[in-house]
Amino acid sequence: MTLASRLPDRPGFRPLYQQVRELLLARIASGVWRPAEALPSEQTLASELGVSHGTVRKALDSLAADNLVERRQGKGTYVVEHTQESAHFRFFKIAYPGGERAMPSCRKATISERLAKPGERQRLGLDADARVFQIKRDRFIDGAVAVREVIVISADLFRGLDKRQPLPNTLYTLYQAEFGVSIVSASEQIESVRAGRDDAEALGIEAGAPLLEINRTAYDITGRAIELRQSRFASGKLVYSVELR
Amino acid sequence: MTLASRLPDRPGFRPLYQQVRELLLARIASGVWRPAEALPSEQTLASELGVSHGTVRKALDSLAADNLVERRQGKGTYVVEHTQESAHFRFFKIAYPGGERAMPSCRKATISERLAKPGERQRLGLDADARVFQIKRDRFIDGAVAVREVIVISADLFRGLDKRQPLPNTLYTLYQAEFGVSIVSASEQIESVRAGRDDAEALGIEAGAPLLEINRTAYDITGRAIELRQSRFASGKLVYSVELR
DNA sequence: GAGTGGTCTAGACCACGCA
DNA sequence: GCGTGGTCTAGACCACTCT
Repeated sequence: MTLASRLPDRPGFRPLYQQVRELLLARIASGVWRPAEALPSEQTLASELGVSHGTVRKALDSLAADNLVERRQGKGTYVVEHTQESAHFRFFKIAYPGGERAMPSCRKATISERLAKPGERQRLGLDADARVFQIKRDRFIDGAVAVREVIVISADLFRGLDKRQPLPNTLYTLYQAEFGVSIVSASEQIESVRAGRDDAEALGIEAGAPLLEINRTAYDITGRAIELRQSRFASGKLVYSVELR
Repeated sequence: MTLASRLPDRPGFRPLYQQVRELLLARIASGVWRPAEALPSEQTLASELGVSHGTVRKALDSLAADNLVERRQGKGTYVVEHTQESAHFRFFKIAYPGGERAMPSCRKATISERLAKPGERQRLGLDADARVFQIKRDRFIDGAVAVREVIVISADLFRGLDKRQPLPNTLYTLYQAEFGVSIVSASEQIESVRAGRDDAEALGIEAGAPLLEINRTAYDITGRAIELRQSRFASGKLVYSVELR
């Protein structure tokens, strides 16, 4: 088997269940099991890897805690799949002041391809002459533009995406289904800015009004930065809502 | 023992380890073990409760995952204590644009007592004639006012707090040490507002400039709302920074 | 009924902190 | 060296899902 001896040989000792976790994670990341597919049963994995039921279980529990697999009693353990709802619930923190999550629709998006700017190259870990797709779109709530987004992704990683109009409401389902890229975490920085002429006109507010601006970096299963996204919206009807634990 | 039979008797079956968890949680909440104190060892708890080592362990792991206890290998399991650093790291999401967490100091605070407003009563679950303390304070970074806070708490729950000047930088250590109230989670809603005359003057910016306004509700170990806190700061030097998983 | 994940047990041994 | 939490095992039985 590919696991280190179960006899702890310090230094460099790592628990067996962590080794199992990483082995399974690598298989998921490399596409051995695709999103929505079932992994082998705990018993099968245990005997294949030569470890006990409990050890495999602990590894799978840890992957489930990180939202990488999903367990269904009586059925099996599945690689997580991004649905419209799950991606929205996990990463979209814009809500009505009462607390209810907003659910915007999306009509038109414009995609352009260009050289990556230095800051984008740095944040996305791209080469000097790398190209990116830039997606601009307005998202609607109750028939009016509510959120304006600018999204930047590697053109190399998402080759052909610019020919796939119309785009789905939640891009992460597309990234996963068509390009094998699963977004599993993100970092957001929020600031307060004045609306420019363009934003003000699109959002139906006066120029100079305060806007919330969210700058997100989204990461895949391996921790690689995949997407930069800037979202802007007017406070009042909507707020950014988050739980701290 | 106080636990339900370990023989599952559906309906109403609840796993043993959850029952153990709730029993331990109730003891912590009622002060049987105080913050920073050690719980009995896993082995002791197991024999006292008449369950196995593994079951107690699963209950303690779950409490540790919720930041209610802290495990230290070789030493024991401790009720979490809010230190300046831990409370700050968990609940203070204001950072420099680079990502480094800001660490403001606090000079003067003013405390007043008054009747709770209807919205406050509702959010804090208070009676009709309940009174609250309102704390206003400015927090400093690099010698200048950076964040303005208005905090509202039940005067009944924190009786005598108004006579305890000066207040510590992180109030949650005071709530816990002097009033037995442990803040374990919070909900924040962020919006973008224009600076009023007063805020503009205090923050050294022009009136009407965009500010980030954070409205927090903080909860204790039993899920009861304890504190309302509004924080305002100017974007530019500082951002609100959060990780999504 | 067969197969899956979920719970629970009992016991062995390891890593860590401290006296 | 002792007591603590951390890992790992083997096996039993329960709960859920599908056929």
